[in-house]
Amino acid sequence: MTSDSSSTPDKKHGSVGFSRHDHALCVTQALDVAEARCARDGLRLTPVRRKVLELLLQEHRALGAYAILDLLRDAGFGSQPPVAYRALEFLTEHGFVHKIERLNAFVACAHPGEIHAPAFMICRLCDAVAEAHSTPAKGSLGAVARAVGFQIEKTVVEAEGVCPECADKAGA
Amino acid sequence: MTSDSSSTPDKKHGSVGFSRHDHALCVTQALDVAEARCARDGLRLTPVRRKVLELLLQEHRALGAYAILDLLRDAGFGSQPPVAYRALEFLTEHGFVHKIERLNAFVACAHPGEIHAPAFMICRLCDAVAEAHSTPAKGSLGAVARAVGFQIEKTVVEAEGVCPECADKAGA
DNA sequence: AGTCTCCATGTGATTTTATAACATTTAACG
DNA sequence: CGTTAAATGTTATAAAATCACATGGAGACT
Repeated sequence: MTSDSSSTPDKKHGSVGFSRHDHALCVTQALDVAEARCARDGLRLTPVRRKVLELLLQEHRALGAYAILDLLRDAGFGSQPPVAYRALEFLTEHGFVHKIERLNAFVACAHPGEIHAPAFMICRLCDAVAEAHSTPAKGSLGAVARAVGFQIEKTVVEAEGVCPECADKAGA
Repeated sequence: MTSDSSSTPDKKHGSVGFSRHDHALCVTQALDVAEARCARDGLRLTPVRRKVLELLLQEHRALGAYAILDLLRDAGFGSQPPVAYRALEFLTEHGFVHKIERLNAFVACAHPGEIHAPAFMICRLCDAVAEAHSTPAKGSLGAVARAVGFQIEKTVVEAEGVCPECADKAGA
């Protein structure tokens, strides 16, 4: 009973990374990768943590901490904010989930296991979020940082705009 | 009495954009630019708005809305959140101020008048913020966006790390 | 002048997001 | 087992942001 279908009745997730794919498989695989990585690195993918990751993978869009908390409650877990925030802290700390600062929300990582500086495209119409790789140190920012002696440790790169699907709908 | 020195007793702002300069002049000039631009474009740089911009220019670091609100109250303005948020909305909307999403805070724009996609370097030790130009559409993100048909309207680029001054202090 | 309208501000209350503090349980390790 | 560390549950509170509505002030028009 790890998969609570009540939260995703029969809603189509047409745009996932702005492209269609076998989502059930995608979720399963991502969870497997996470399990394997935790086993290897001695991390504990506890039920709450796993559930939060699963929820984010299923929705495949940015969810706020309180939205996640509601889903957790539906799934029988604790319903107080720290429950969600602690799971999210673990997941983000280890790269399974990213925080979208612009939205104060969270998405499952699209490239688990790979070391990467994520960049996001956020559709302001449907809130879909696609992850790409960024190369912050290579662009003009990296050049400026080196020039003034600023040591970059982490980058936030988020582009807001309109995804192809919404552009189609709006245009036609 | 537009300049309330009580909020900046005699604290040195050694790092401004991580480099020293004549700060009083810098503040005055930036305010002049803002005045001129508002006059030209029919915008109203009202007392609250001007004060908020002045405060951000003086501090020259990221201030949260409530920190600004405290300073506004000290200066005799209204002390309820909307007062600060509305002024900030005006200032950000017209490019005089930028929001640092990572910090839920605001900084005065370092390049007022120029059309630009800002990028920020945020020191996690002293909270100093330096603004640089980013070229989001030219890097790998821009390439991906074009490839999938995502229309970028606005970008958030924020690098977190250690500024040269703090690196010196920590190292030596 | 009057007064109409629009925009900005003042203010109180509320919503949303996030953390602090502490008790309790669970898992790991000797 | 017993000890310890980590994770969870729960209450409370802090921090960030918005809503709703009343008040005031500058221009435009007559």
